[in-house]
Amino acid sequence: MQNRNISDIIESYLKEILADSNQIEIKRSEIAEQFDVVPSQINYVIKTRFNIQNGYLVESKRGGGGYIRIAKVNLINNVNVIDDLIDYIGEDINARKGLQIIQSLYEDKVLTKKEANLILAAIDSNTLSFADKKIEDQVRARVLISILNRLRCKE
Amino acid sequence: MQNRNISDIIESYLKEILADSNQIEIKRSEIAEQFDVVPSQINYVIKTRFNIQNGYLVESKRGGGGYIRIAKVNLINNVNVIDDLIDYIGEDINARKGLQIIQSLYEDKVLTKKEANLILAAIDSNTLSFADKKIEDQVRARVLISILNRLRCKE
DNA sequence: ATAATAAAAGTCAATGTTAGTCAAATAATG
DNA sequence: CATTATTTGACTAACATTGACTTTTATTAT
Repeated sequence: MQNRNISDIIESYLKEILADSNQIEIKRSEIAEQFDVVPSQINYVIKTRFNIQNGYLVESKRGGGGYIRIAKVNLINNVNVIDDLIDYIGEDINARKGLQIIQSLYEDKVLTKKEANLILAAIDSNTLSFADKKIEDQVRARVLISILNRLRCKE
Repeated sequence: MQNRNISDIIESYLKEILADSNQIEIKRSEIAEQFDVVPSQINYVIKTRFNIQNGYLVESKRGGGGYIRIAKVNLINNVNVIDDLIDYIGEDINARKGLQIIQSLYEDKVLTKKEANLILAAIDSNTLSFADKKIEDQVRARVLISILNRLRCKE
């Protein structure tokens, strides 16, 4: 455990709390002050160590009474499938291939029929039509990847 | 959940009352005094938390015996509300308002938690970020409208 | 009835309080 | 040395609070 920089220390501090209560709410400025770092370093720690790949969901609110909430979520068993699909999608994907992905997730019972239909409504080519088809495919890729990442956590 | 701001507290106070009787009538000045805020803060709370996208209708009357009436509308047995929501969305909608819509659909059991989360992933501002924020809000509007229209048809 | 006054609620802009972004500087690693 | 990770801070965006001013409605006085 040598060689620990301040980001690592903040990370383990937060994870220690999360071990008890699987959700915490922090004030960015308080944590920053506690560890004597600039507030934006907290964002760095969260971005690099508390993302969905690691099984954490993060929400926040600005303004008076603002907070950052970090929740530990359980990941589904076959995370690899999700990773593979995200790799397959890459930077852009057309409507036909997008449909195939959702269809196969439905067949594998990862999605219900209604869930699949809602997603299809979102990534449909009428919905996402742009002047530039390249852009359309890029947006579809981002939407699909975001949805797939959400599918990592079981309810 | 600690250290919330006063607007959140007023919000939950009103929602608590609304849980019993699905309509309430308040005197702005009374509520303001009760929570020791300026009266216009009540307008702020209503504007940000009790809009149609949250599933609430608000009426009011000024002058002596004036009041603000807040009514909860149930989205599940009110197809017209879908139309209202689509009108409300219009050409573009920002992420916060989009989230409110999905949240109220979840609260009214039109969507399951998983369905709501998948949609939120799709319309999240990170997912739909463009160079031009105007475009982002337009795409979000198209996606949401497409999903709402899909919700019209019973499974 | 009409006008004046009082009693509500509405609007809006200024200010305050948070968190987010981004890129430059620095440190660590291979 | 090159690359990646961390640290820092200036700037931005979002949300909340406040108060002066406006509008609407009801009541009272003439």
